[in-house]
Amino acid sequence: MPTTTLLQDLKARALISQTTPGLEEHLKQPRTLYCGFDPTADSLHIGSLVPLLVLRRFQQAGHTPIVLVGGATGMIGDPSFKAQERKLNDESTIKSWVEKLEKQTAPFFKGQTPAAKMANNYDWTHGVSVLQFLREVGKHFSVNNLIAKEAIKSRLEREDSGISFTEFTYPLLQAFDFQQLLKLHTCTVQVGGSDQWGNMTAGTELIRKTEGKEAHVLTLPLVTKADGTKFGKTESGTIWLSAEKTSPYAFYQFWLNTADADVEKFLGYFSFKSLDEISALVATHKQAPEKRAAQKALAEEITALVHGDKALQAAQRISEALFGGDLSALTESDYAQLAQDGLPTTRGASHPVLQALAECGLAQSNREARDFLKGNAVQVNGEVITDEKHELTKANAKFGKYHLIRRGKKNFALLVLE
RNA sequence: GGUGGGAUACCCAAGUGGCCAAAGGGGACUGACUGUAAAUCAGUUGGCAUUGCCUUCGAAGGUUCGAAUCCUUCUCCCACCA
Repeated sequence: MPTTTLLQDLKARALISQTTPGLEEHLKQPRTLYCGFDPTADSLHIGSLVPLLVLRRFQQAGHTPIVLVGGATGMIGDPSFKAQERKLNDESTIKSWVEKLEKQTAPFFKGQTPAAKMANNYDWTHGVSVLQFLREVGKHFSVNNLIAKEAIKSRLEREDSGISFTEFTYPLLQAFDFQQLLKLHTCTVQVGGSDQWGNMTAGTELIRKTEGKEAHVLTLPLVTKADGTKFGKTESGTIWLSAEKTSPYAFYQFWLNTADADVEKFLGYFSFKSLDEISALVATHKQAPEKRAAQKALAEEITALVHGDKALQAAQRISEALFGGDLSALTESDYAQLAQDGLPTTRGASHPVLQALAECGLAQSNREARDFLKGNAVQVNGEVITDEKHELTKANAKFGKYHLIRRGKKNFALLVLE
């Protein structure tokens, strides 16, 4: 780090929500830090990208990151700011999710120094007996204190829900993790979302009481959008990091569609470009917002980071073809490439549009397909189609086999006739 | 274990015998306008079929010409008491 410190940089990127006092001083030496990710699905989504990238920023600044996967905490469920108690997932499911998350997070830190470590809190919790846990960990927590925590307050005050003892225990488990990581890896810093503050400081307190050592936490802001809608969701659902769940093309499109009002903030959060580069980019963008230079740069960098250069190029090729202008300019090999690049593709026989829409997943039912047709929402190979009986045949296909179907402004599917 | 409250479509929430495929709001989708924006306006939002039909109001039975609505049993959730 040249003139600015890591913390100053993070601050300028608005990546700091809260820290424990003295963190800056503490980070003058290389430290080990961790962030936990609970297996609540078979993939992380882009909400987890912020902490993941912050770990990497620390790594670049010479600190050692530990990626903790919550094989144990995932079995309990974090109650923090949740309106309702959650259903428990079964053990084998959680186990398989843990493995997937480990595989998914590893590449973010590969080939860099200092080398990152992986951990699973199941390793040090599954052998601990209840009695042992209650005596060694539980004893250090005051219930009076716990129920005062903001994160669980809502659950205690609500009329229509409560909180089980299981979830109530969650902060203790997370505190235990921090303490164990300190013992095992001399980990002294924890990073997490701002909703984790209570859980994280539970750890620093436990460490102070049991080890007599200093430990620090840093919380990151919740990613919000200017229009107030939830970050990370689109019409087609959550944006996942897994290419199987969200195609690189959809992923690229997600970032490309970032609102003007958000793009500067998101560049700060997600991009590894320097702050100077970012402000230059934003200046260019403001000159000609319709070109969306900032969104393009953001989409490009993040897609490459998560899915790799090849996937990025494929996503760009599709985007260029679909939104670049004249669809009729596409060559036969362009169509073949679209299918290969990951545009949702269906193979089948000739159909009337109505069925084709349903088959390609552009409509959920014939009923809906009919509505779309009636509303001028459907285009096939660039032509608006309103007749539900319109046949998609080899004769009217592009190059004898391709039908590019579009529903609404940006939903595309390719039908390949066989 | 006891007492009381609750379960309605994606979510919140009305409806307490027919006029209910089910109000209202949110969300979402589509169209117009645009920059693959934002804001705004309009429309759609159980399924199948060109009139009409079929399945849905936690589950299963029952009463009735007719039930989301009444009865019985069951499941789950919540609060309070023990």
